[in-house]
Amino acid sequence: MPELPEVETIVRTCRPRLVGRRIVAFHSRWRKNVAPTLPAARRAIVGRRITALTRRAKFIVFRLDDGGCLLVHLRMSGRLEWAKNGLPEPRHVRATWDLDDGQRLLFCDARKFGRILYTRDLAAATADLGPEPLERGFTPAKLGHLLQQRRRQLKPLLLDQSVIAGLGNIYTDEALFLAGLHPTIRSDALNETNIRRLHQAIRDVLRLAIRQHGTSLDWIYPGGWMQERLLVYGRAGEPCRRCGTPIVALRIAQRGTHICPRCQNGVAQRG
DNA sequence: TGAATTGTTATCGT
DNA sequence: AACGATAACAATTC
Repeated sequence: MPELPEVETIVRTCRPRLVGRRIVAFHSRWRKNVAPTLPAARRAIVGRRITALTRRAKFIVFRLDDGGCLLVHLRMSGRLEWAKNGLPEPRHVRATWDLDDGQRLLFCDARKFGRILYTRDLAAATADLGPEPLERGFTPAKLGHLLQQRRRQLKPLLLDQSVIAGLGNIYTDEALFLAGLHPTIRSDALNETNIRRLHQAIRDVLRLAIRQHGTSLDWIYPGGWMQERLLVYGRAGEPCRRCGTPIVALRIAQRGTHICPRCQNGVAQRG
């Protein structure tokens, strides 16, 4: 559930408390989700200093002072929290990091789908991720190329992390609405105007969501207020904010999908 | 109780 | 063979 804006928010929030700190202990109560293995990861990171905290796609990247990297993927229900003195531990703690200043970082994950991965080679570990949609190199021409290379339905293609990195179900639905495009349009059917609009829509919705610190979703992700600004996601039956037509819920590629049937009427767009 | 939830990967079909 | 669609899976909440 945490997508690019939520992960970016977490990274920005945790960065000042993590960068410069040394890891003095690492434990996991769910060794299955630690790669390559829990003992190997512990050996590699304990004693190392964190030199930077960054994001790649939906991965949180701890850069360490010996060149190694620890990647954390939250998947559906993962969270990072700080242990608080005197308070009971939160539920579903799966892993913990103790730092040299006494802080303890917790990885909580009700559904245990999250992953922790140690690697010495960040480039190799992230080799099959597509471009970052907010980086300079992500131009309309680049997006057009990615779309026209394939003949897939638009929504599954946008969700594919090897095509574009960081979009999930919420922001894909929002971007398609903003661009006025139906999620099942074939990717190679878009004209230049469609592509330009989709490019703008993806960047606009991600930047807005980051400004809002992400979308708070029941017990999964707290803290953001983008849910107030969503135009289609989770609004089935409610009136489209643009035209008043009730938002419709569909199932596309096994994913809950939300559209305005009037505003997202296919390829032929005015302008 | 079972439906819903999502990113990734394995598998099936064209 | 390569690609795209689909199924399966992880495990929990409500």
